[in-house]
Amino acid sequence: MTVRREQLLHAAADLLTRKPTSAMDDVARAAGVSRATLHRHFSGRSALVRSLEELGLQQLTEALDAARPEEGSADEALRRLVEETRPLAGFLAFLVTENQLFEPDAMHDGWRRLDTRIEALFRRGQEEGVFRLDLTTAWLAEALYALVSASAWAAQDGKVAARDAGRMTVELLLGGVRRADRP
Amino acid sequence: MTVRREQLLHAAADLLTRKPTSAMDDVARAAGVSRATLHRHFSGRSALVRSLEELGLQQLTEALDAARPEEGSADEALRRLVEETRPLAGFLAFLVTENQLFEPDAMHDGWRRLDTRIEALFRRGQEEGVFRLDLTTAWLAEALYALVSASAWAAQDGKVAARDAGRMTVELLLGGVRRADRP
DNA sequence: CGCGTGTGAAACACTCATGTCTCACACGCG
DNA sequence: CGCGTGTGAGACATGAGTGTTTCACACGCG
Repeated sequence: MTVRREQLLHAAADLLTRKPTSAMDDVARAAGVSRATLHRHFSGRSALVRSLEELGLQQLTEALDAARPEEGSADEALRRLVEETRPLAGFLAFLVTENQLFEPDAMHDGWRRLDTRIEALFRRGQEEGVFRLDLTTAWLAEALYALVSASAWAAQDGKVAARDAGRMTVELLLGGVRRADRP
Repeated sequence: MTVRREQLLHAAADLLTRKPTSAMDDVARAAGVSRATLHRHFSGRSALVRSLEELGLQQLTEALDAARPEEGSADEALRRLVEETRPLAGFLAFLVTENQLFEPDAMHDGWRRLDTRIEALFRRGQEEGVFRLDLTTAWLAEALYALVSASAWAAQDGKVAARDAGRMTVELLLGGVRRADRP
């Protein structure tokens, strides 16, 4: 019974999303394999995490593709982006935290590419006069990551209903907390 | 030369804010004491982290007091809150991450009290018709933590100028990314 | 059937952070 | 001066997580 590498990756992502401090032993058990088999596919924890980063980047890139950030109004494009990113929110939170804890300098090129595309969406919104000009696109991209991650944690803690998390995220991001209809 | 406990705490906070994975050895060296001395004041790493949590909660509570959340418009109160919280942003990010990684269930009462007061500010804004009603106060509090933390990281990574971080945070939180002057 | 591949279980050594202890030294103070 | 307190340096034991290896077994396939 050949265990596929991708199966292991997804199981690891699931577990580490819920419990980021899990040991390799726990990861193996969660994937339904022995530690030896896990180690045959990933030479160590760092290798596993790096592969998870690849997986996350790939999934995020697909989500970004699916959101078609160049189409329609920037408003709607951002809505679609959050919507597509939502299923990955917990996993994204894990990756962001992991990235924050280690390698403060070396950043994977994939993140840079992703940032570039996301910032392009915000810049388009600014150039089309839909988005504010006094917030840098770099900050907006960071804020997007932060809010999506926070929504995943809030949902996991029961502070926000899971089905509201996406709306809460995108509404805050788009319109802020101030009522638009009152000056 | 009696080393004061508070000195150690502040040194530990400084270091762990920059490098959350630092070992007790590093903390001791950063504080200018030996590991033995550090251990005489804090019986272990968990004790140190718990004390740091206390310190952080105390500082945040002071920041909240200084912001006078009941005074003036909710807008301005939120501005003051972010302003007062800004110096603690990095430390707050550390505490939030630490809390997220461990003890998924047991939450310190201090956080609950803090949450309550912050949510009260948002609720006041809602009742006064200044803030939107379709975002729960629990979510807004989470978003506040997330954005303040994100601003600290972004500043540390050089993605946002340090002197802009506060404004970026509060502007996004208050007004979102959409231009208010265009429908 | 016999073979090779992939796996599980277990044992093992290694690393690292941690917790603990000892001892010598410096300093303040009576 | 002599004493006590607090400290630094270092040695040591411990435990957890990890990396590695061995061996037996189950399965698919020729």
